[in-house]
Parts: sequence; C-alpha cells; structure tokens
Amino acid sequence: MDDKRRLIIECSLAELREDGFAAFSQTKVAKRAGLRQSHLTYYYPTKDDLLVAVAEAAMEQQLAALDGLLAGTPKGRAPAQIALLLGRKENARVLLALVQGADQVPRLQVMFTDFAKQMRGRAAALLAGGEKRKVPPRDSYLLHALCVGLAVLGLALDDADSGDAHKVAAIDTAVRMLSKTPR
Amino acid sequence: MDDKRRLIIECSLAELREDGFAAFSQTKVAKRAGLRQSHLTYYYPTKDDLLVAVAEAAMEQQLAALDGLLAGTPKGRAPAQIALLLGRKENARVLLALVQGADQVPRLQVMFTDFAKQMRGRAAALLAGGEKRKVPPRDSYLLHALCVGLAVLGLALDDADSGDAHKVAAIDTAVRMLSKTPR
DNA sequence: GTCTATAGATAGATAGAC
DNA sequence: GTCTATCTATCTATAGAC
Repeated sequence: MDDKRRLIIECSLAELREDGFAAFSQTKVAKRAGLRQSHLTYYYPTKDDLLVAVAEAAMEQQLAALDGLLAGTPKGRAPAQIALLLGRKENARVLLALVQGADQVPRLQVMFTDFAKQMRGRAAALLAGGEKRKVPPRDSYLLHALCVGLAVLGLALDDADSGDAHKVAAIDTAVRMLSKTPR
Repeated sequence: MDDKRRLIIECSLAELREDGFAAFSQTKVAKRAGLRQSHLTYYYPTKDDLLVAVAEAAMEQQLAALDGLLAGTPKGRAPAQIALLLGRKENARVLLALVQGADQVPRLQVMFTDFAKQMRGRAAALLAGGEKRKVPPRDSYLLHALCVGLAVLGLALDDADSGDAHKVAAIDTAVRMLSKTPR
C-alpha cells in the first residue's frame, strides 16, 4: 500500500521537526509509525533512500508554504510573512538536517540544487514586485542566501537575539534596496 | 596533562571537518587520538561536554581566521576574501554541526549567541569602512546573516551552483549598498 | 509482495583497577 | 589523578518466514 509509504514519510518528517537530524533513525521512525524497524527497510532499503524520499516531501511542502504565503499577501507585507516562516524552528530544523545530508549524499545535493533554483525564482518574483522588470540573478541569489542565513541563525541563537523584528528588518531592507535602485 | 585535552579537541575538530556531525562520536575521536573511548569520558564526562569544548575552539579559530583576513586585506578586496573563507566546506561543516548542536544543547546556544555578536561586530566594522560612521545594527545583522546563508548554500549545493563568483557578488553588493547610501 | 527474527556494528556511560 | 574493562542501549542491514 502506498498509504504505508506516506505514513513512513510523515513520521520521518515529524521526527526531524521535533528533534532534528540526530533523531532521524529507522528505529525511531518505525516506533512512531507502529511498525518494526526491519519493516521500513522493505519500503526504503537503506537509510539514504528514506532520507531522499523525506527530502522530496519536505521541499515540496516548503515550496507550497511559501507559495501560499506569497499568493495571499500584499507586496509590502511579504517580508514580515517570510520572516515568520523563517522563524519556524521546525522548518529550519528539517531543512538543516537535509543540508547536512546533502553534504554527504550526492542524490540529495542534486535535489537541493534544484530546490535552491526554485527558491531563487520566488525571490526574483518578489523583487520584481509584479512589474515586468528583469531581476539580476545575483539579486535573487542574495535574497535567498539571506533568508537561509536568517533561518539558521534562528535555530542557533537564543530567541532574544534572533527575534522576528530583526528578521523582518533584514528582509525588508534587502528587498527595498534590491528592488528599487538601478545600480 | 592538558596536552591530552588539546589532542582530543584537535581530533574532534578533524572529525567534524572531514565528515560533519554524523561522524562526531566519542568512538571515532578516540580512535583518531589513539585513546580508548572510555578514556575520553575522563576528560569530558559526557558527549555534550566534549561538544562544548570543541565549539569553543572552533569559534575561536573562526574569529581568528576572519580577523587575520580583515587585517591583511585592503577594503575593496574584503568581499572576495570573505567569500573564499565562506567557501571552505570544512569550516561550514564544523559550524553547521555546532548549529545543530545548539538547537539541542542550551550551553551551546549561549555560546552561539555570543559568537554571532562578535561576528556582527566585524560586519559593522567592515560596513563602516574605516570611517567613524555609526552602522545601524540591522545592517550588520543583515550582512552576517547573508554570510551564514552563503556558507550553508555552499555546503548544500553542487559546486557549479554555489561557486565563488556568486558569493563574491552577493557580499559585494550587500556591502556596497549598506555602506554608502543613507536610507 | 509483505512482514519478522536476528545478526553484527557502534553508540555513550559507569564502575572500578592502577 | 589517570586510564581500562565492561555493560546496556541503539543503530542499520540481511536472510528468510508468511
């Protein structure tokens, strides 16, 4: 049944969200799913196979979340909404775990390369701001990297130092600077 | 002997540099150091204790590397040099592992909060560019976050997509935009 | 095709020998 | 104070039962 697979992926994501990469073991996922660990290896023969499948789901969800956000938000308030999304530690935890994986699993690195491309596309759209303006690749690259950095800092720093206000200000500054002036 | 401690920390860092967080186990560190795993626990009773000590060394080294770089580089070439530093995967790997740790070990989070503060100080100095200008905190926050993001992307993406040229361009753009115009 | 029992490796920590 | 032997838990993967 494909239901089993979906269950496994969901439980994997839940583990990653709650406890990060360290908690991502077949044993724990299986326990959460009410299966035997050795059963997981039927659906996903190796741990890497599972990780890749989980990554696919996670990236899909993150893109969908961002798209939903951008669709339902007036231009000016986008930075604040994005900051909020970046502040969700569960998201950052999952993606950081995947980055970690990508550093070691080539398949994941390929996926991440494409994921980043998608993200840069969204960044470019945001910077264009509805106009037909051509956004220089370096600008969307910058905005994307900034967002990644903010998410990582949100995980690493205590909350006082990584509050939403800082994030909003940073994104807002970047968007304003990059979208208006020709340089 | 304190030599033993230094040896242990050095070997821990080497493990992190080469294989990242997943490879950071007492067993592996001990093997590299030519000690028994159970001996490590004399110097560092728990794995977290070891991680904290390693973090201290890693952050110190990273700050020193940055300071050395900034001291020996003319203003205009700083972005290129920083991009080079950020491109070193070993560095990114170590710091990312620590971020991961910080998400779970409160002591590490405190250390990271201070580390980030130090880094923002360097960012502010760079943005001030030798002048006595007061740099808005949000600007140094932005530059720091951008650098973090670039380092993470460098780890996650394949090299073609995370080349130095992109990094240099992003940092350069940010520095120029943030340092000149009053807003 | 679906699931289980079990093997074999490695993890971290404690209690105790020198 | 320095180091070791050992214990228990947990991990992933294989071979084979239903």
